[in-house]
Amino acid sequence: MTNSTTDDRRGWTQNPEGVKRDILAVAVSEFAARGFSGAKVDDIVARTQTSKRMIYYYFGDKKGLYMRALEAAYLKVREGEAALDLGDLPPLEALSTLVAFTFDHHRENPDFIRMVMIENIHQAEALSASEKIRKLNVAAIDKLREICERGEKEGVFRHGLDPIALHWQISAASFFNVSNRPTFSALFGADVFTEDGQSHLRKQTVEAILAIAQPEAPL
Amino acid sequence: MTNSTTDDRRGWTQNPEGVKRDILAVAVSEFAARGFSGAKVDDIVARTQTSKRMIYYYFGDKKGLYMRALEAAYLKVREGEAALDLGDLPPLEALSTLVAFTFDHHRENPDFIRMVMIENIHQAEALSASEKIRKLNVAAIDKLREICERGEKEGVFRHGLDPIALHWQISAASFFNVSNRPTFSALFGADVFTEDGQSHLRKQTVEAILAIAQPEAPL
DNA sequence: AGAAAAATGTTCTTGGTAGTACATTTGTAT
DNA sequence: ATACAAATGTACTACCAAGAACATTTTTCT
Repeated sequence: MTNSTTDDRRGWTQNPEGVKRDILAVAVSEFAARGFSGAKVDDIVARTQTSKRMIYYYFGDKKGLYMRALEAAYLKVREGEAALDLGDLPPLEALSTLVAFTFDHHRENPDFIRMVMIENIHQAEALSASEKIRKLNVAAIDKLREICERGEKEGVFRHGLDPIALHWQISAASFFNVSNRPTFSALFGADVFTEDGQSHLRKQTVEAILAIAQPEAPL
Repeated sequence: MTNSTTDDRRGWTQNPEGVKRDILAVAVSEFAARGFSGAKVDDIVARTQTSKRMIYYYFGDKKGLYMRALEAAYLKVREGEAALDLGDLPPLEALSTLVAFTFDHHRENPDFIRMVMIENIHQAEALSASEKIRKLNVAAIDKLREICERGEKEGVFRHGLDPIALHWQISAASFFNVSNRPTFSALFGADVFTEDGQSHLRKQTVEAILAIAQPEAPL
C-alpha cells in the first residue's frame, strides 16, 4: 500500500507525494496572489511543512514550480467542469445551464482566474509550453460544440454558429467578473458584486448568450 | 514662454516636464509589460534619456512611479473616449456605436488594459488611492447613463435598466478580448483574433448588448 | 554678479532573494 | 546487514535591484 493519496506526515516519515502536493497548493495560492515575480520562494516555503530544499529538489527552479502550479490550477478547474452533465437537456436549456454554471464556477475558483491573468501578463509563455494544459482544453470546448450542433440541427440555433466564438463570449463575462472585481468595484461601487447583483449579472449574461445563439428575431 | 509642452532636449538643457513625460511613457510600457515587481527601475531608466536619479527625484520611489504611470494610462484612454460624440443618435444606434467603439478602443490601448490587469492582481490598491482616477471614471459612465434614460423614455429599452451592469457587460467583452488574448489563442487558436474574427466578435457583442437592453421579445 | 534653488550626473550601499553545497536520515533491494 | 538510492535538513553564497550619498551644473531671482 502506498501513501500517495493520504496527506498525513506524522512525525518524521518520508512522504514525497505529500510534500509535492503541499508545495503545489501553497505555490498556486502565492503565485495567484502576487504574480510570478511578486511571489517569493521563501514565502511559499514558509507556508509549507517542508523546506526550500524540497522545492528545488522536486521542481528545479522557480519557473518549474510556477509551471506545475499552473497545471495544477487548470487540472482542478477542468475537473470541476467535467462534473457537469447536460447530456439529455435540450440545446437551449443545455446552453443556459452551461453559461450559468461557468459563471458560478469561475467565481468559485478565483485562484485559477488569477493564475490565468498572470499567465496573460506573461504572454502565456508557460501555458504554451504545457502539452498537458492544451489537451485539457480541447476537451473543455467539446461540450459546447456538441450543444451547438444539436441546436443547429433542431433549428433553435442559428446556422454557422462558431463554438469557439461562443466560448469566448461565455468566458469573457465569467472571467471578467472575477478578474476585474477589484478595479471595477473601486470605480463603480460593489453593488454588482453583492449576491443580488451577481444573480442579476448571471441572468443577464445567460440572456445575452442565448440571444446570439438563437436565430435573429425578425424586426 | 515655457517649454512645458515641447519635448526637445537638445544638447544639455534642463527640461523637467520633458523628463517626467519621458519617464512616465517608458514606465507605463514597462509596468504594462512586466507587472509591478517584474518591471525593474534600471530597465525603465535604460529606455529613457535620463538617469535613475531623476526617477527618485520626481516620483519618490517605485510605487510612486507606478501610481503616476497608472494615472497617465487612465488619463490617456479616457481622453480618447471623451472624443466620442453620440449626442444626437437615437438610443439604439447610440448604444451600438458605443459598444463597437469601446471594443475597438480597448484593442487600440493594450498597455492600458495590461495596467488594469496588473492593478487587479494587486487588489486595485493604487487605483483606490488615486482620487484623480476615480473622478475620471464617474464621467465615463455618464454617457451610458444618458443613453439608458433616453432609451427607456422612448420605450426602446427595458425598464429599470442598470447602466452600471450594462457597462460591466460592455467592459467584460472589450476587456477580455485584449487581456486574455495570449491564453485564449494558445488554447483555442488565433482565428478569433484575425481581422475577420474580430469583426465577427464585435458584431456579436453589439448584438448581445442590444438584446439585454431591449425589451424582451415575446415568446 | 552672486546667491539660492532646481535639476541632473555618478557612485555606493544595503537588503532581499534565487539558487547551491554539504550533511544526514529514511527507505529499499540484495 | 549492508549498500545504495531517495528524501530531507541546515547553512551558505552570489547577485540583483531599490534606493541613498555625494557632487555638479543650470536656471532664476535680486
